[in-house]
Amino acid sequence: MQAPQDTKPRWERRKDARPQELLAAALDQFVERGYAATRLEDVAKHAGVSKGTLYLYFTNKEELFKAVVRESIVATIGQAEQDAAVFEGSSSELLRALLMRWWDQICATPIAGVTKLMLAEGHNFPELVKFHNEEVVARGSALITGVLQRGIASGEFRPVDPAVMTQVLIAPVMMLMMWTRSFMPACQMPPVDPHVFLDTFISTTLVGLEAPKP
Amino acid sequence: MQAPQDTKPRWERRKDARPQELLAAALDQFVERGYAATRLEDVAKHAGVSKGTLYLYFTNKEELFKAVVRESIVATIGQAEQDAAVFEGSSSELLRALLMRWWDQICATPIAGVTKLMLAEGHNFPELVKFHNEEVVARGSALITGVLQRGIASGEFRPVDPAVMTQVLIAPVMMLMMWTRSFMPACQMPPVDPHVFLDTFISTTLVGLEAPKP
Amino acid sequence: MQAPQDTKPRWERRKDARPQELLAAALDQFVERGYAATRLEDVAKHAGVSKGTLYLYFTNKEELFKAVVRESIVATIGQAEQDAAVFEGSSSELLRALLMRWWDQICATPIAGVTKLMLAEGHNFPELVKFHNEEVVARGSALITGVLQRGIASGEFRPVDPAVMTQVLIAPVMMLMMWTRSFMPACQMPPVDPHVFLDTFISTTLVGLEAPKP
Amino acid sequence: MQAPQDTKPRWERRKDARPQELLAAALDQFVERGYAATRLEDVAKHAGVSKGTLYLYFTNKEELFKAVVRESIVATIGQAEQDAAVFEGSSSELLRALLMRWWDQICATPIAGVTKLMLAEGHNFPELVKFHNEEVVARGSALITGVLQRGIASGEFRPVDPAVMTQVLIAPVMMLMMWTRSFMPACQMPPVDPHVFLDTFISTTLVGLEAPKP
DNA sequence: GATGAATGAGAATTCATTCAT
DNA sequence: TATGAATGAATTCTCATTCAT
Repeated sequence: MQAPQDTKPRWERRKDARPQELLAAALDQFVERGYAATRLEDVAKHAGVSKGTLYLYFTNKEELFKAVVRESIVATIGQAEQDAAVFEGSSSELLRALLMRWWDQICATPIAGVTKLMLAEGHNFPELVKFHNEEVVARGSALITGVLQRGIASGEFRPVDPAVMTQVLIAPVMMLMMWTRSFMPACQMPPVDPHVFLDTFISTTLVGLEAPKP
Repeated sequence: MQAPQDTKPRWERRKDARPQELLAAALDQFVERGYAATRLEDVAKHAGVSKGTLYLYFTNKEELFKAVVRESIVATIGQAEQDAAVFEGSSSELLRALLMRWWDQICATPIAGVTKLMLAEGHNFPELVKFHNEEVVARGSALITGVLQRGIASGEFRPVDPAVMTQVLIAPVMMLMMWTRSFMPACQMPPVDPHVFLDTFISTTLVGLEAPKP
Repeated sequence: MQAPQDTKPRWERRKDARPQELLAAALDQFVERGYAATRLEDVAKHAGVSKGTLYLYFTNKEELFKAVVRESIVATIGQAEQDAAVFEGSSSELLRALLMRWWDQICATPIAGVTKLMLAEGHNFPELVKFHNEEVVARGSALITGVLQRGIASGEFRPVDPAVMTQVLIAPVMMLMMWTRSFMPACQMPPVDPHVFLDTFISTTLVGLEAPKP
Repeated sequence: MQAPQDTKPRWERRKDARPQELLAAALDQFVERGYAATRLEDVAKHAGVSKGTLYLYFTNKEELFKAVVRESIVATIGQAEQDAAVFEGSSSELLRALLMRWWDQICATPIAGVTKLMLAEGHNFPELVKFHNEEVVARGSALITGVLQRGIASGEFRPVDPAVMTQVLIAPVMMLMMWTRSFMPACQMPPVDPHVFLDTFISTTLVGLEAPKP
């Protein structure tokens, strides 16, 4: 109806987009079934190509998996860092904004599935876990730790250990991602709305973090 | 013809004869490698028996997996309920005690791996997820929800939504289990001591839960 | 409809346009790796063309192989016959000249590899073996048998069976080709210089052939 | 009819013999089709077992191939050395006996096929070529060289270079093996009887070797 | 009960061949 | 003519499952 390039034959039209299509299909399958249980034939089918085509772009299953993880990670990281750099409100507000935005931007994004993959399959791909830790966990943690330090320095927060508190703040968000990817599709667990969960968690924690009024 | 226990479901029928070693070895392998990547030959080797022997006790790989999960779950859940029933201190103290004991009794044990299995493999075993939710998540949640309700009723806690707050309280402990099982062996992440993490998390949250002094 | 040369067999019809580079590259690969292990992509790469181009000149892998063999064979055999026809010296000298020239003209050339191919792969290509026997083995043998018959008739040689003695004379030269193509690249075997080998072999055999002095 | 152990089930009866049966079937197929063109399923079928059984005994195709070569070589070598050690006749007679016996014992034996394999596939298995050279070619050559040296020392033979003459003596026998394995099944080439060929070759060469009567 | 040799369905991978450009 | 992306049949290899002892 609309664009003339849609009349190009499938073969040509997709040439450039192929790798991305393959990676997207592969990510879906890996997240849904796990690494070992994912059949390359299914990945190919979901990408609308034949088995052999996968091997034109990726050496083998393991390399495809690594590419999926790396690609998803690289494509996402960086955004949050930019957001944090320009923020001007109080530390509490920044913390809330960061966690909320993290959720919104990551759950709408394949990287949420990558987190599940890393937790579920990490044992068999230590290099990937290392990469994921450095590129995602460490950078995300640094962001939050920085806000905590700023809030403590300004007297807005109690003098907690920023490193530990960073973990405490990250854990529920990650868990929410896992729940969303794992239990909810199967069993409606947890049955709460993600935003309600996050709001309750953040509000409670921020109260707990608040420096006592003298 | 013979014994009335023959009418029990298969996985339970053989319970008496079923060596715990098989289940322990299977749990180890499933947690370490994931369901699909676990080879029954390895399970047998780790249990010190032959491959064929596994089939004397379990119909097939899937039933073995289910037995592992069920067995671990059933063995754990009753204890916490008893503990909670007889506790007499404040709701805050009970909450702290419950979460700490949960950690100590589950993470000191290979059973914690079941949580990882459920999150990682749940998609392929919906019945197990359902079972796990009913026998573990629901009962554990009810315990915590009860304490919250008691604290709110007594004016010790703010009037939060007990169901949501229950999730908020559970998530960090589960995440800690995942981290311990997944990232730490590979990459020393998170580098904090579990008890410090839990103490920080619980203390902060309890302050946040505390009803404001009038 | 068009040209009478369309009635020629396919492998010959395209002879004019068929780049010798394709055949040369294919010969190299077939000799080095064997028929089955040779990948058409490698042949194409060595010839500096794309995979598809091969199919413009050869129906399929098997036809390419046959063309390689036929082309090499046809290019070689006529020369020796001409040489022999005009020779004027003694039978001994002719024999030595023929064998030496065979060696020099064939072993200095990749065409020698065809012999290896025939011995190694002949089982799977009986028509080719037949062709090779008729066009190379039979004609070459006839040449040598003729010289033997002439020498026996003139009293220069003992009255041996010319057919058998022909085989005896051919075998070491073929073996030398095989050694050169197979063992020497891998393992320096045999460590003797080809010309020394041939000279020793021919000299010894000619003494053995010599009619006893009365 | 005869032995009671024939009533044992196939499964048990063959347990010990399995590896040898597999190696024999594999040798047949490798010699007939070449390494790359041999399908393991065919090897299995010829051995009367299933595909999977091969992998109980050999890690993969390459290891099976290597085992075939090594086994055949080891099983054969040594016999000729014993024969030579006890021989007492003239050097000419010993030489004739060695070559004839070599032919008779090797052509009745799978090692003849191994020679073809080494010549045809050696390029892709350099370690095997090295092994074959050391265990078969070198030891066989040493045997013949020794006889030549003895004959030269005793004045029975002309003072030829023993190393080169050894190659000259070996080549026709190897070629005969190749012919027998490659061309004869397909095309009756060479059409001479092996013993006539050998006799003609040996007789002629021995005359050529003979020291001239003074 | 226990064993482990054997099986064969299933998954990964390769590569000759096609075909739209 | 020439290209090279795409295909899918064929092959290697794995591993859950069986079964004779």
